[in-house]
Amino acid sequence: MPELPEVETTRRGLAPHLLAKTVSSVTVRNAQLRWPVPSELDHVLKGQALLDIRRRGKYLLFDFAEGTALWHLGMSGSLRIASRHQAPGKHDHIDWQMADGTLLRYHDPRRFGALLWTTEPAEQHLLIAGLGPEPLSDQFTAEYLYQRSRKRSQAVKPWLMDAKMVVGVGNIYANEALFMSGINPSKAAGKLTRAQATLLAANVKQVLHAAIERGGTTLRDFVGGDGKPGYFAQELRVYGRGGKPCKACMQPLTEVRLAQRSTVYCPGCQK
DNA sequence: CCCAAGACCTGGCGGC
DNA sequence: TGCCGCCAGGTCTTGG
Repeated sequence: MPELPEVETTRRGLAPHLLAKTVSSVTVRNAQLRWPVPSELDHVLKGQALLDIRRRGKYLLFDFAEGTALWHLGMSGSLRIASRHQAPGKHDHIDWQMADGTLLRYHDPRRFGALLWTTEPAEQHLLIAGLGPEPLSDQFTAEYLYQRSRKRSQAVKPWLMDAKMVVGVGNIYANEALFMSGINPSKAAGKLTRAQATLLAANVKQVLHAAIERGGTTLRDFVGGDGKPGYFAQELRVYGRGGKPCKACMQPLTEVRLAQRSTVYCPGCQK
């Protein structure tokens, strides 16, 4: 479900409801996510105040005095503030009950998400330490993208989606950024010209920024932490539009599979 | 080291 | 209406 804009939208939606509040109980109805949810979580979090909610790539980091809960939403996960009186649904696997009555509820039909606990600094956790730079930070520059792409024979689209290169760019925004840059998704990353690398870095930033401003992309049932859908779907130029006319040249968009992911591009506009 | 494919899991959709 | 195959916002793991 979520790429960086949807995770960031979730973070911003949840923060005002949860910051500085104390956890009174954690209920895990189904611990079988990508990795088992630690059984000690209720014991560990009970009575602790939530100090901050940060994001690193597509991970949400819930900081407490004694450690950090790492939460990844996988493909179909969502976090929202729910009513205490609302009975949990079939795929509502986890609740955090806060002492003031606020309820945080995790919903994830496919269970590719993860909730883990670490007492080391989150940046040092195995899943976080090897991540590439944040795309919206000053670390992610045209020069960085260009240098990293040298000698890479991999198609630029799956390369762009590799979190070791840059975090947060998933299938939707990879398709969009490549269209905006006029780059064919199958082109070898190492064959990017300097000018193309410059365009691509700028467009990755632009599309992610614009999507965050719209509250993310709602395709099926994504809602941010405040329960509102995202409005970026209406601005997608290629994702989900295979066979439909290119918005720039009216030629039909081509759909192919690259690294087992649906890839849509305009053969006229993207070289 | 690099890259492609497989794996995890449920539900919705189109086609017959 | 029912069944079947395919597809879906991610990413760790395996194998060539």
